[in-house]
Parts: sequence; C-alpha cells; structure tokens
Amino acid sequence: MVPMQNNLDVKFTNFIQNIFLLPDDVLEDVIMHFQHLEHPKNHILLQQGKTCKHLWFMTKGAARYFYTNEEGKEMNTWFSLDTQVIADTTSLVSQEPSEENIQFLEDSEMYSIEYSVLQSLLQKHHSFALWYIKLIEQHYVAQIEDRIADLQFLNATERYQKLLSLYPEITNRISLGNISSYLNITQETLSRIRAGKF
Amino acid sequence: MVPMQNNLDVKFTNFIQNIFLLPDDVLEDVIMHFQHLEHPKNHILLQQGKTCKHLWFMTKGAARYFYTNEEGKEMNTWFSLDTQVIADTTSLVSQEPSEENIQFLEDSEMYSIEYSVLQSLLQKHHSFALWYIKLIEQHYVAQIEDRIADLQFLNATERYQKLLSLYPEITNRISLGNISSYLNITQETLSRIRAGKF
DNA sequence: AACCTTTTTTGATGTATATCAAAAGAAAAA
DNA sequence: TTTTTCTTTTGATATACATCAAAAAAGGTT
Repeated sequence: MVPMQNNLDVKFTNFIQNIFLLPDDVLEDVIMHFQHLEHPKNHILLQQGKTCKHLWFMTKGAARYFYTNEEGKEMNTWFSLDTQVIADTTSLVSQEPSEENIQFLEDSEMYSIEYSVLQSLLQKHHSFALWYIKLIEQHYVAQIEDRIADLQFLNATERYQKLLSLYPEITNRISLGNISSYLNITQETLSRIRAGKF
Repeated sequence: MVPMQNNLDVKFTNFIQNIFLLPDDVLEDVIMHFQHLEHPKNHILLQQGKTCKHLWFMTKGAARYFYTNEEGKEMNTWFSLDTQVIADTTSLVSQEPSEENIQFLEDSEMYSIEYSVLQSLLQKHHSFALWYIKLIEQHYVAQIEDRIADLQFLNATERYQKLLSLYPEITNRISLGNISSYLNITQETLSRIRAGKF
C-alpha cells in the first residue's frame, strides 16, 4: 500500500496517468494495490522456469532480460532503462513458466502489482481495462514490432547505431558484453564496430 | 451488417467467442458491426503509407505482410494463414501511416470492423474491452515474442523447420520466394536447405 | 601504489549465408 | 505441342560476422 506524498510517487502516478487518464476514484483504487520495491544491482527479479506473477513499473534503474542457452551462454533479449514496464509478457498473460530471466543491472526502484490483483481490477473497473489496453498497445506491441524489424533488416553496425540513438547514455550504464548479446553479435564484433573497423 | 445463419458466420462467431466469452447482447452488438468481405489473390488490403483503419478477421485464405526497401526489394515480415487476425498493429493502434503492405496470396474471406467503431464498442461494453485485451495478448504479444526469439537464436535451417512444423502445408500454398523472404534468407539458400545441403 | 579481477581490444582464421550467373523445371499462354 | 514466363536449383565466389587466443586497459581491493 502506497502513501501518495513524496516525489517518487508523483513520478509513478504520472506514469500511470500518461498511459490513459483514469477517474480519481479508480486511480486511487488502482494505486493502493501497488507495492513500492527496491532491488540492488544483480538481483534476479524473475527466474527462467518460474511463472511471472507480477507486473512491475520501474521508476529508476536498469534491467536485462536473458535466457541461458544449451551451451550455458547467457543471451540478452531485452533491456529496460529508467521509466519502463517490466514483465515477461508471455509468461504473465499465459501464467505459464517463463523461458527467460529478468535481472537488474543497477540498483533499481519500482512498483509492483500481482497478476491476480491486476485481473480483478480489470474486472472491476471498465476504465482500468481501457487503460490496460493502452498499456499493452504502447509498451508491448509498438516496441516489439520495432525490434523484429531491426533484427530482420539491419546489420550489426546499424543495430548498434539505432540502440545508441535511442539510449545515448547506454554505454556508460551497461557493459559491452551485455549490449552485444542484445544486439545478437559477439563482444569482439561490437568492439570492432565501435573502433570503426567495419 | 451480418446475418448469422450460414456456416461461415458460425465459424466467425466461434472465433470471436473462443477469444473470450461475451454476453449474448454484447456479442450481438459487436457482430452486427462487422462486415463480410471477400478479396481475390494478389489484392492489396493495406498499402505502405496508408493508415490502417480496420481490423480484419480472416476466416479463409492466406496473406503476407511486406515492405519494399530502398533497393526496391520486397521483404516479407509476416504470414497469416486461414483463421487469423489481420492488421498492421502499429499503424492501427497509433492511427499513423503504415510502413508495410498487406496482400492476399490466395482468394480470401474475412470480416472487418472499422477502427472508430471498434473504439466506441470498447467504450460501450466493459466485457468487450476484456475481450480485446485477450485478443491482443493471444494474437499479438505471444506470436510476436516468439518471432523475435526465432530471428535472434535460430539459424536459417532451424527457422525453416520451425515454420514447417507450424504450417506443414505452407510449401503447397506459398512460393519459395515468399517463404525465404519471411525467413530472412535468400531463395537460393532456402532451396539448398530443402535439398539437405547444410 | 601494487595486485587482482573484469572488461575491452586486437589478430588470425573459420563458417553461415549472400551475391551473381546460369541452367533446369514447372506453369501458363499461344 | 510449342513458346513464353515464372519458379526453383546448382555452382563459383564474396562477405559479414563468429570463434579462438591473447594482449591491453580499466576498475576494485588490500
């Protein structure tokens, strides 16, 4: 249960209200079902094989999504920086075991809501269901389709440049190994790209 | 406006009801806002640069999503076969111009609903909003995330085999050139994969 | 500062898949 | 059937990026 006085909470409510404006009473009912959390760097938020039981709204920090392949190599599938929704969507919506891990790359702050609570709020408030539709549309569909196009049509150098233009500060916050894995290239190749060797 | 007597319509209402069960009165209100359409092979349903103003439920047929790149080459991004939702989701939800075309690869049948009508039905019926959430979750998120994983982690041969296991009859319905473009490989490479040369 | 650990860079070589050119096969048209 | 057109296959070569090995640089720790 979240008291609504301090700055962080204002940031969070703005995040919620920017997705789709909720009536005051609904906003209040929704917000009070969120829990404020902090997790340190390296904390594993969701583990491969476990079902994703929460939806998180990160207000500060950085996280990676990754899975460990047959050879034991960790492959990053996604990054979230600062104000972002976090969840393994596939596992959350199906309530089946996740195929990936979610781990923080910085000390991070977030608000969480349980899947069952989310479902009952969707049943309870028509406006919250409309809000959730906007959330999915904006945060999953748009971003994800973009990523498909990148993987399908851009080469390694172009993928890196696009990531840089989207997150100019990413190289100060996330290691080259983690970035290269997300870009689907090796660390060596990314190093050469940065040195301008292609 | 759709009379609900014949077989095709039953197939369509089943499709709707399988996503999420709607109360009879809501189902009736929803169904009557759909229009039945047929389009011949090669018909362009949506053109690059035009905004996607409809959501379609294909009940029979085949379609491809593609865009034309700088060199004038057509690149397939998606296939839909038989009972499937069709739309350029990014364009539909943003109501901004589409970056891709949608074209039929066979004579096809479908039901369509206009974007603005869809929006007003979402406002009007809480249960229809819950239905739409399930639709997005099942038809966009799950499929799309799977495609990212395929592009990121499978090689050309594995991508082809996975497509075959999902649509065993695809080679009889869709040309090798169209399939290879979707798999993000050349026609020559796909031909060699099929001949077992890798 | 010196030491240890992690991250990044460099070099040599290998591999999956692309490109270009042309032949073979299948489908459609005359 | 013959001709034309479109689709698929084959061969030779090129290229983007991976892999393996090792050195260099950067961060942390005592």
